[in-house]
Amino acid sequence: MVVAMQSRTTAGRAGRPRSAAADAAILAATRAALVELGWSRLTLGDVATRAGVAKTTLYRRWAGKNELVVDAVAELFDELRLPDRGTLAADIEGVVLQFAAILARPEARNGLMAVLAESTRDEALRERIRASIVDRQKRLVLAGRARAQQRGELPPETDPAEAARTVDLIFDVVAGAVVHRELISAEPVDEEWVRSFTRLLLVGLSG
Amino acid sequence: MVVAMQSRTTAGRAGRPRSAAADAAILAATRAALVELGWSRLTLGDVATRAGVAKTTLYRRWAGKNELVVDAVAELFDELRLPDRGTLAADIEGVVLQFAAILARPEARNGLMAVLAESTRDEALRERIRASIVDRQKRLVLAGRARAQQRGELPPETDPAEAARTVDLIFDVVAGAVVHRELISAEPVDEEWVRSFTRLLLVGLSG
Amino acid sequence: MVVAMQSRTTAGRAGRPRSAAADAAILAATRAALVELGWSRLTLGDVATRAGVAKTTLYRRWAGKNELVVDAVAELFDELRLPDRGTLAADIEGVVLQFAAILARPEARNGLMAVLAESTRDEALRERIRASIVDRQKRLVLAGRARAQQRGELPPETDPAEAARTVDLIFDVVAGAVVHRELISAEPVDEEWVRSFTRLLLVGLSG
Amino acid sequence: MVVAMQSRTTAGRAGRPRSAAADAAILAATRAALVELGWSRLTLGDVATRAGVAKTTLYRRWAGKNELVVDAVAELFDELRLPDRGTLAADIEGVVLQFAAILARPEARNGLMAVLAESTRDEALRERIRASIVDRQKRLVLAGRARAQQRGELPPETDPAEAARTVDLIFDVVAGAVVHRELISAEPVDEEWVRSFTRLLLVGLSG
DNA sequence: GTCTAACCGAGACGGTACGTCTCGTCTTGCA
DNA sequence: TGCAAGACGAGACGTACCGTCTCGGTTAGAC
Repeated sequence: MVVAMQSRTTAGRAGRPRSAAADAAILAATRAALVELGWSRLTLGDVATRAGVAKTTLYRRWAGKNELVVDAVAELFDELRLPDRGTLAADIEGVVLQFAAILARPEARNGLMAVLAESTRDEALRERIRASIVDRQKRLVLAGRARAQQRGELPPETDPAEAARTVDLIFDVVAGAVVHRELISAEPVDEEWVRSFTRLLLVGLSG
Repeated sequence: MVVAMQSRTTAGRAGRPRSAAADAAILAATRAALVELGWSRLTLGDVATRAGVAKTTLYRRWAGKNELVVDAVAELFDELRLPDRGTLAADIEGVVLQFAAILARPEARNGLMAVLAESTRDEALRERIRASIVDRQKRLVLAGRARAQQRGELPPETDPAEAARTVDLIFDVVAGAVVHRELISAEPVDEEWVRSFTRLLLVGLSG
Repeated sequence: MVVAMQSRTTAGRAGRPRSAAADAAILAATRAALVELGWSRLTLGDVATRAGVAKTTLYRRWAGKNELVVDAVAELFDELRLPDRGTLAADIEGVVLQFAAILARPEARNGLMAVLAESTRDEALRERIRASIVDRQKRLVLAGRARAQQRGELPPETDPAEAARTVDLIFDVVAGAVVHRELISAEPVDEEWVRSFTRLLLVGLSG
Repeated sequence: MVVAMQSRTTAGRAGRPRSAAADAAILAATRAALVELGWSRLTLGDVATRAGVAKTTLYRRWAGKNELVVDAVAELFDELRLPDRGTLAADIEGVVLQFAAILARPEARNGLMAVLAESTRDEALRERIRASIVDRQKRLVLAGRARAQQRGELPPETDPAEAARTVDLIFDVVAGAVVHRELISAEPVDEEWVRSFTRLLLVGLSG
């Protein structure tokens, strides 16, 4: 994703013909640096160089390393889709496998875990992460439940507050278990494990 | 505690022996610095100063910041005990609440998350974390199951391989969910949540 | 003065130019530190602090302590002037006394002797010293001879190679004797000694 | 050789006596390290290792690097002998060439220049150098004059004070010129140069 | 033939300075 | 006027030696 030096020809004037391209180049360079170096070795000067951009330009747009990495990682998780595989269990298995696949990419695991770690001391950063990454994916839980209700696999909810609590619980259990399995236990999130986990989850929820 | 760099057991004869007090002072200083500064602002020079120790002494015993923080944090999790509250559900609730209480301490959350983030690029570090922190706590799952079997709440396992897989699954689900709830969702792990979660887990396992 | 690391003449276009004031401040701070601390206790960090400059700025311009001290000391010897006292003997006495006066300054003696000592193992450093300090002062011998020839005190040279060898011999004898007297024997280079030495030199050369 | 720290005469009664072999090994190791590393890179720990001795042993006998190097170098100059070549001029040429030969050895030039440089800030060190190295060689000037007087080349001195001043002057001129030629100008002290220099000296002294 | 004091090696200790690296800011000159 | 280039003050990095201080283990002379 090399950008740098061509937009000059088309744009006649001074101003900011590069500005739009620079954003994409910087985020791509950030992900590339995460892959090669990890978070702690990643430097903003290096990202600027990779992006063909001056450090000044980078600091004009992001307050620091954390904010930059959050934006660079957030784009990755928007790829998640809820497949229609016919049953709730199959839908869950599909989305869990997708999630695991993204977490298997070094730019995702390095970047995500690092900013989560930083966020334990930085409330604003935690909010940014929740807004940009975490809460945005609760759409998948909601969509899955709606589809299961249409299929008649789940009854319509009666108590909205209880339903919201259940969404949160599911989200913590699913995301937490996959992250723990993959990043901490460092065991594969393969089809067998996903089947066991999904059975536990669905049986547990039916109780 | 996990021994710092190499054992040098009692056999290391010649020369002045390493100060045992220094180890404890350094680990305590590390935890204090984690509370005040977090992981990324923590510097080894500062830790050494707090511990009343020379920087060289610190580097003689730990290879770097990550290894030091792992040892400093590992001690915290050894406080976990499996209470005997009469039923399996109550036992689980008790240990989950203890786990959440440790994770609520800044030195634990900052330190643990940071080294987990670093470990995504450092296989040796991940092994160190597993050996010092994670796997060491599987003892709680094993003890809980044994006690429940004594009480007759759970049947004795028949297939050992299947039993081991179940232990791992439980561990990923429990630790993952609590960590996600507390550190990522930033919602309280209170008695109500713990009750909901424990019900989900036990019902799920009974399926 | 000798340019620090590389010319970077005016052609070095892009980027913020190096501060000219910093160079002067650093060299002055170096001399001050030589006076207070001597060469072996002088640290580049301390020089940077005295100069109100970051250590990096200093390392950007000089490769190390030796090169810095050479430049700092070289400026001192450019103060030497050949006075016109009417006779060759008086001219020599005048310039020897000036030379001795400079060597009496701690920043000159400390700095000069130390870099000379270092230069015994570092050919590049020796060349730098010769170019910056030693050979540059041979101008005094040449000027003195020319003036004496104008006055008729010395005949015009006939063999240029022989004349060059004589310049070198004079230079080694004068500079060597003064340095040895002042820095090694630690005896004063006063008017009486200078008169004795000049007589020896001039009589010796007439032979 | 000069005794290391203080005499500890023979009166030091009880306890194990110091190893005499260690002294010799340390001084030899010091010279070897001077050859390989020069003064500034020479470390006492390395000298101790080379000598097969503990650092403690070394510090028990010398106060520091400077004192150690002075002793190590002093031994080298005691090799100087005044040859009897028949005439004063030939005697001087012989001893100057010997002196130049010693100064050509790296351990001598490195060590000597470095401690001289250090001595510009350390009066005690300068005295130690004068006592151990410099003044000890004035014996050569005295012996040369005595022999020349015996031969009738020089008249017996009449004024003892004047004679002493002349010895000092000669010593400064000879040692200074040779050191400057060899170590600063970095030109060879060969027979031709020595002849020119000796003529200058003897003619100058006859005036 | 023990004592016993001073020696010895090894190596850890609290320090200091090293030279490098990255930070985030601040000039410059070019277009 | 916006941007690349890059110098700037600041400060942590991990390493190398410093000179001191335990350690356990030899010596050799005095008793």
